[in-house]
Parts: sequence; structure tokens; C-alpha cells
Amino acid sequence: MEGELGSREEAARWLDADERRTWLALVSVLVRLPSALDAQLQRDAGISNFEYQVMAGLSEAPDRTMRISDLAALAEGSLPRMSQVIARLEKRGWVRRAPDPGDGRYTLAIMTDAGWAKVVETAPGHVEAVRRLIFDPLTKAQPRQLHDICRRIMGAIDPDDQCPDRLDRPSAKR
Amino acid sequence: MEGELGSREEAARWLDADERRTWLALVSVLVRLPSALDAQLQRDAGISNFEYQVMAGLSEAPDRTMRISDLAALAEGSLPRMSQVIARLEKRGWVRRAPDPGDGRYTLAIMTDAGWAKVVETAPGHVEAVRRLIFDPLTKAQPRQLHDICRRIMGAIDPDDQCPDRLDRPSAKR
DNA sequence: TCAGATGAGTTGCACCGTTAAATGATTATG
DNA sequence: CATAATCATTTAACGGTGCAACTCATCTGA
Repeated sequence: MEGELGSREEAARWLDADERRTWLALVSVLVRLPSALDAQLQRDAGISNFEYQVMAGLSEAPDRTMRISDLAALAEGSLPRMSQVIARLEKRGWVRRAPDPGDGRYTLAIMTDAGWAKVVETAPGHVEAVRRLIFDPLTKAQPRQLHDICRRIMGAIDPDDQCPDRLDRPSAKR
Repeated sequence: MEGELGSREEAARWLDADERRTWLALVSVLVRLPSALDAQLQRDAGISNFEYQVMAGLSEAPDRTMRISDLAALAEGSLPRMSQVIARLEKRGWVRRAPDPGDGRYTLAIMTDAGWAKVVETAPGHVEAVRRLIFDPLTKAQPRQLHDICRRIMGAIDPDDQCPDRLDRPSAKR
């Protein structure tokens, strides 16, 4: 059991040299980009990237209010995780909970004024980081290429869920 | 403190609509692709993606032996993390430890025959997943575009570390 | 040779995420 | 209308990761 790898699994199609280079480069980005973004937010705002995404999503919702389950879907996280995140944000005074008046099974997460202020304060630095790490180093044509590539990969991962359409800034109020 | 966002931080440059779409698509990939790859490995082989990267890296080293610190650098993980991963792999009989004869400060991680067998057995399914999720949905031109984009982003994150040059299969022995 | 400095690795602790079971509310069914 | 089934959320137990403190080996400079 050592030579000729692929004796079963119908002789897997290995990656060629170019594909391997591409794959390794992608893996690096997959590992380092999230941690770089997390580092910026943690350092400058004391929150995680995930927490920021939740805050940003909530800040753009009507009345800055959303059901926890919708928020979980939006931020692509599990329900228990979202429950804990909301608990943390609530403890910091940025969000409060209320049962959904229409259906008591749902819990609404409501962003407080302090939460809104936090997003407004945090967003510019975060967007700046996104721009610096992603858009600045790319040529004019590459963002479009990247977009197409990401859509195709997402299509392969999950034919449904074509990435939620959400803004990434505190919705310019009014 | 609520309107006109960006009163400080010298009026941040917001993302325009195209950039935002690209950014959201990339975020989805950043979240879902690693978890999809993890799911495949967990389901078919009972190991995490990170553990597999470590095993794969070790399987290609001379004598299937590497210093733990080099392995940590290769897999882009911290030293404590690598120490624990090696401990897990050792417990499963796939790796053993030995002090470096040349310099007792280093510890060598040595892949056992069982570990080699595990990699040989696991690799095809993993490569298949990589191919299915990434290369199959892309056009002929896109892998090269993706490679260039990733290199540029990595350059912005960390001008050094131009992603380790490592293979991604059990090096065909001999 | 010996005390201190450096460096690899490990360990303890806190935090975060996942999974599975528990809770509370609502709807379906008899 | 009572009971069961379903759904959103929470809670509990467990595993993995980062950080800081600790151990041990080696090197440095008298």
C-alpha cells in the first residue's frame, strides 16, 4: 500500500502544476485574509469580524431590528452561535432583545443608539482595511473577475444561497 | 453622532455597488469554502482540513520527517496549535515524535507507515473535492486570474511570506 | 565553567464554535 | 379544547485555538 496512489477511487485526477499553485495561493488567502480583517477590527474596535457583520447587517434593517434566525442566515452562522453573539452584544449595550409581537417564538434583536454609534465609528476603518487588502492591490479588471469566480465557486458549494444581498456600511440613514 | 457618517477618519472611501457585490461574494467564499472542505474531510476521513494539510506536508518531506516549527510555518499555524495537532495525530498512531539528534531544542515529527497510508487513502477524495468546488466551475482562463488575484492580496496582507511552495498529494514516492 | 540570554516546545486558561438536549411558543389534529 | 407535533431559541457539554507563562536545551560572554 504505498506506490501508484489511487488504486481505488477510480484513479483521482490530480492537480497539475498550475492548478496546484493556484490552489496553494487560494489556501493562503483563505487562512490569512479573515485573520487579517479580524485583527484590524479587534485592534481598532475590540470586536470580531463576525460580530461586526452582525452589527452591520442589523444597522441596515428596517428599525434596525431583525429576527435572530434571519440574522443568523444573513451572517451565515448557526443559530446557537448567533444566540451567543447577540448575548455578548447585549451585554455591551449595543443590542437588546424583545419577543416578536406577531409570533412569540421569534426573538427580535434591536440595535440600540449606542450600537448604531459603534457601527458608525467602526465602519470607516473596516472599509479602509477591505480596500487596502483587497481592492487596492488589484487591477481595474480584477474585481469583476474575482466576483465571477466567487459566484461560480459558491454555485458549486451550494446551488441555492446565492449570497445575501446586503450593504456593508451604516446605510447612510434617510 | 448619527448622520453624515465619516465625520472623522478623513471621509472614508466607501465601496461602490460593484465593489460591494464583489466583497460580499468573496466573504461568502471565505466562510463557506473552508467549511465545505472541512466537511468533506471530516465525513470521509475523520480529520480536519488543518490536520490534513499537516499530514500532507509531512508526507512530502524527506524521510517524512519535519521539525514541528517548520511544520507550523508550512501550515500557517501557531506553534502551540501545531504542538496540539501533533499530539492528536500521535495519539492516532499517524505520527511519532523524536528529539532532533542535531539540536535537542527541536522536536521532529515523523510520519508512521499508518500515517502515510492514511494520507494515500484520504488524498483522492480531498483532491476531488477541491476540483469539484473550485476548478470544475471555473472557465479555462479563471484559474490563472484567481492565482494572480490571490498573490496580489497576499502581497497586501504580508509582503514577505509569498505562500510556501508545497505539493498537495503524497509525492508519488520514489 | 558558569550565569544569563535566546529559542523550541509544552501547558494552563479563557474564549469561541459546534452538536445535542431542553425550554417555550404556536400550530395541527383528534 | 386537549394533546401532539413543530419551530425558534436557549442551554450544556465538548473540542479546538490563541495567548501567556513555564520548561528544557543551546549558545554567549566573562
